[in-house]
Amino acid sequence: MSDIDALQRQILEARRALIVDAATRVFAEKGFHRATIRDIAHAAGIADGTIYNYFANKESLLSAILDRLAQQDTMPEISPQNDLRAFMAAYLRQRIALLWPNYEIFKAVLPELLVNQDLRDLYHQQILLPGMQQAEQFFTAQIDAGKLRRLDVAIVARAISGMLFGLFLFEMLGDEHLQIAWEDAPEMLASLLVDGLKPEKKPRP
Amino acid sequence: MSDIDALQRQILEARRALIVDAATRVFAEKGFHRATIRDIAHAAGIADGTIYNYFANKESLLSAILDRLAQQDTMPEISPQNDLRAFMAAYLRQRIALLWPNYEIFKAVLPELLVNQDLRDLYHQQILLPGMQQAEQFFTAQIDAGKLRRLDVAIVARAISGMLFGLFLFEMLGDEHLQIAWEDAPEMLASLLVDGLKPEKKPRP
Amino acid sequence: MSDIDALQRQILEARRALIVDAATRVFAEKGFHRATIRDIAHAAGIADGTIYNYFANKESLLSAILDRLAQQDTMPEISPQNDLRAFMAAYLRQRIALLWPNYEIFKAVLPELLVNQDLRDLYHQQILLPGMQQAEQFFTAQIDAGKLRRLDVAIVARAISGMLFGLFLFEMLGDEHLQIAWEDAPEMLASLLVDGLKPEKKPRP
Amino acid sequence: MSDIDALQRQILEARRALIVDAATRVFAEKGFHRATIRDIAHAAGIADGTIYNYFANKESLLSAILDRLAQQDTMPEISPQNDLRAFMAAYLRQRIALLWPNYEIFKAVLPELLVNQDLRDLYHQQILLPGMQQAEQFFTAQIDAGKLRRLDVAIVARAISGMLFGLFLFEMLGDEHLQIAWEDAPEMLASLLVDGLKPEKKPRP
DNA sequence: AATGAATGAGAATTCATTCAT
DNA sequence: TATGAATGAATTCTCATTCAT
Repeated sequence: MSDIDALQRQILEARRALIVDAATRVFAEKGFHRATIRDIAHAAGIADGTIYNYFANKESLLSAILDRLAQQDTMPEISPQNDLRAFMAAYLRQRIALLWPNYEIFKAVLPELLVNQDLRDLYHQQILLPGMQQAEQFFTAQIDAGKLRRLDVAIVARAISGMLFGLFLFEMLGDEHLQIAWEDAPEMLASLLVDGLKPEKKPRP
Repeated sequence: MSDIDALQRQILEARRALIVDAATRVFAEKGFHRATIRDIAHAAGIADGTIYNYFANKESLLSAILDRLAQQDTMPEISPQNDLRAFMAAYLRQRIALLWPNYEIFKAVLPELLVNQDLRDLYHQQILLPGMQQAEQFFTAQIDAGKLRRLDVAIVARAISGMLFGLFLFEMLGDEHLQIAWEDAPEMLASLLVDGLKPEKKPRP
Repeated sequence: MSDIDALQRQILEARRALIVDAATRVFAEKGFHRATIRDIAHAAGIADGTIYNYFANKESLLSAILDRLAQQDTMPEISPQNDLRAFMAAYLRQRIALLWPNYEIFKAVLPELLVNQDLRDLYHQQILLPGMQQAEQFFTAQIDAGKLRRLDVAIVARAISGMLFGLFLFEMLGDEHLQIAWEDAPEMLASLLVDGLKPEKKPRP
Repeated sequence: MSDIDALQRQILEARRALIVDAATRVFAEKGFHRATIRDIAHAAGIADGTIYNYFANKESLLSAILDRLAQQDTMPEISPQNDLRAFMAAYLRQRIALLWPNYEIFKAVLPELLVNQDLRDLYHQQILLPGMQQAEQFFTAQIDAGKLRRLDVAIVARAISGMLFGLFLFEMLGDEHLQIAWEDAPEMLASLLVDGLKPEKKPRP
């Protein structure tokens, strides 16, 4: 009996995931408001009404998308390296690797986040804050290890994360320059972040 | 006669501006779709139908908001300074000064930008690209003057602009840390951008 | 003074006529409901509000058009002729000559006539009935003169008038056949009406 | 399974017909533009929105009404008769029998036909032209059989059809005379059409 | 649990009419 | 008297949600 229940539960879980997939795609394409329940049901290959067996309403589809994002967005381990620049590049590459596959999700969720307080709190508590705290701890450890300059880690964490997010936004908005250079971005940004903009000191003759 | 006409035109122009003001506020608060024409009319203190004497439809209200943004978003002159860090701080402070007062406008427009191709093209052509080109020229000049390291200016421009935009977005999303530290941000970010994250070399004894 | 008043009145009368002209054209083209007061004002080269100095509302524009029709639609004299067929052809030609120039007016007014009781009564009293009575008298006189067969004149009058009206309607509805043959129609119809459809008797050898 | 589907389809078909019925009635009474979707929904005993599950928009309700008309408007067979007058009376009676039950439909559709090009084309192609061609063939056959005088069948067909239509229109416009005599009309009109208006030759003594 | 037709509240938009200038 | 901007009632249509099957 419990086997059947478990199987049953898995099937339901799978269908739920199917709906969230479809919702993510449709929201990303049309935006939350222009996307209709019918659109999503079509995309999921089910009937309109079925969605309401899995979700209370249209809005809770967004929450489900956010939840899924929260599950994925955990800072990965980076093996410590001696070279700060290589290390930072690896860090950025991982952040990008995290952001990129969720491109659609962000596109789907961001607009509503700006407007919907409940959703915003959810995002803030479940994703933004944990991510930032992780990053802050990470940078603090680096500073303590003498590998980073002593700076306000809260701001630094947000500045770096924000830089990626901002670039990501330009991409979303259709800026062509980034579509090309994205692959090389981590190294360049690492170089920028580690060494700064100032010209290199020339060695004395 | 022409005096009266001119006066009349000014009155109409003022009312038009009034409507754009109201639309900006309401869009920022509720988002484009949740904001109704009635909301905007109420906020502007006029009748629903009056809006359609000034704008073809709800969407063209957004375009008008974007147009206004485009008029304001011109890079100001920065008096050249010897100290690179102070210079960059001034630069950032000006970018922020440009972004901040338009906080509501961005909040109103951004969500639709992500979803509406026409609007996105408009934004891209009228605001993003000009701004970036201005910044690129600026950085190129700095490099030529030997004040900046030789880096891909397109990426650098986008990275810095994106960093501000990303921080701005965190702010919008309700991150408390930034609400406090915003005033000191330019110096800190300038320091980060100019000197980089790497620890300062200790002078040899 | 009375000269000035008279002049003034003539100017007003002329402008009134101008508006009715415009309304006729616009109603004919777009139909009563799709035509807007603004359309008519544009067509008349005046401001929207001015129309209301001459007409109580949109509907009374239709009444004015009908009134004008009533003034024109009087049965002309037909010089009696010996040949019945030629006579009937002349009669039909005159009815057609009356209908054709008012093509636009009919097109403008007919749809509303079918739906608007007040307008229908107006039309019935001022145009249809007088015209029919005139025709009935006319046919009665012809019968008394032995020129027509003894038939129910009410029906005959309506049948003939209706035939023209029906052909006219086909024309309005875009039937191509009639657009060509209209010029020759009176003779043919006269022949049909006078001699009937039955084959001619062949004279005995 | 397919039984249930078929049943379901029949129910939907019936409801669709219900809506077309209601629309016909309401359009006939108020005219296309004054009739609101709400009116029609009320008349059909359903909710406003339900109409849009069956029809794309208000206009396509008209098309559906026209379609229905097109299905009904086929010329019936008339058993050949020796007496031309009786034959024509039978023909007219059948045309009338076709027109009368669709009185409401015509009243509903005619006004828009005059104004709406798309609808007019639809009517022209699906109803007017087929009907006329059928009539033309019919008359041509009669002529070939020596039963009719040699006349332009295109015009004759339109003249007779138009006569009925014109009389029909007078009826719609509220002419009382016809409301009474309609029953006897076929014989009288047949007599008029077959023998013409000219007085009968008196047999010589 | 799945379906999809029915529902009706709500939104954008139109436009006849009014009225201050 | 002419104007044309302002008005807001009315209309079409959409779509999230419900619920009988």
